[in-house]
Amino acid sequence: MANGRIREAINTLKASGVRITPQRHAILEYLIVNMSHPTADEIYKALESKFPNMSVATVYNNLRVFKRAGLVKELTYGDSSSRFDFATTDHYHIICEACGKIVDFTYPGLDEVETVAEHVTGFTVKNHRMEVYGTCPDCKNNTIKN
Amino acid sequence: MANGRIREAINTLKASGVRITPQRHAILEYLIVNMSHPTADEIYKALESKFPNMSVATVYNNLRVFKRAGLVKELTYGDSSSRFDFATTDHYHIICEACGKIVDFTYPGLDEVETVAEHVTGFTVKNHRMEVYGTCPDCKNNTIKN
DNA sequence: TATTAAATAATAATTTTTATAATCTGCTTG
DNA sequence: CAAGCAGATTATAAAAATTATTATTTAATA
Repeated sequence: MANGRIREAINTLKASGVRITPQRHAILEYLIVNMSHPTADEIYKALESKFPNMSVATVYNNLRVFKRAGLVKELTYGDSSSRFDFATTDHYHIICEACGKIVDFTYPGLDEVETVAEHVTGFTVKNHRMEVYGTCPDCKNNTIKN
Repeated sequence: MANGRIREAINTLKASGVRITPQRHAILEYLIVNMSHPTADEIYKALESKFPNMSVATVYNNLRVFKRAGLVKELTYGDSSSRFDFATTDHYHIICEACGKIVDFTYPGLDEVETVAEHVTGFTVKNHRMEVYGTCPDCKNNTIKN
């Protein structure tokens, strides 16, 4: 359940000397409970009622903190704004080019790519990112679409 | 050599009814000759001398045109601005998290990922994107770095 | 509970990208 | 090879996202 995840995440933060503020708790909770891939602004809007005077900068700052702690991944596409994904289990994303929908899927063992890349380039590899693009079932039906 | 590539790209554009303007020619040439991953602004600055009154909007517009024609791919990272890569042969990118350097490397056959994703999600897949993150040899040496 | 370093809020500023409208030009047709 | 038109470019302006700044507040520690 979500509570465990939240507690776990908070411990990770505490361990690296990050203070737990109500705002941080709320942002983490939002990410974990909703299991979505929100933009910073979506998070801000969602928490506006609980924190009437929270600042957008706070959302950005904390997402950056979470990202540095490895709790959150930033997803950037060609469009306007970044999206943020709570880094639970390893999974990849498939994105509909028509409507922008993001669906998670799992795929095992792309670690070999990292190994190969290390050998070929001399880099020390930390992680990788992979996304698949296409058209979702809904948009395939709605043929009357751009 | 680069000339062939440019001519080829221009034919692709003509075939899909896109006009060849001097600006478009120059942007294509820049992408192909430099084999880099420039931002729109870098392209703009590089061509400023040849086209003293070119507009940044032109660069953006044309990159979008090229992208739609499949000649160019947009690379977006967490940082500020998109980068654009002339789509030659299939290759992936490894990015240094310390200095931002982008190095190309080839890796065969990730088509299976697309197939799996199609089956699992019901999407129709068009293509995929994959990047590896780490530290480049230069930055590994310069330990005195953020 | 007092202290202090870190976090927040409230702007402001920057930066990237897109929209608009007037002017210009590549390309096709006659 | 000249004319005409659809599409392209310029020059702004506007929008949108993100970062910087600074005064105020607060979480965690002793």
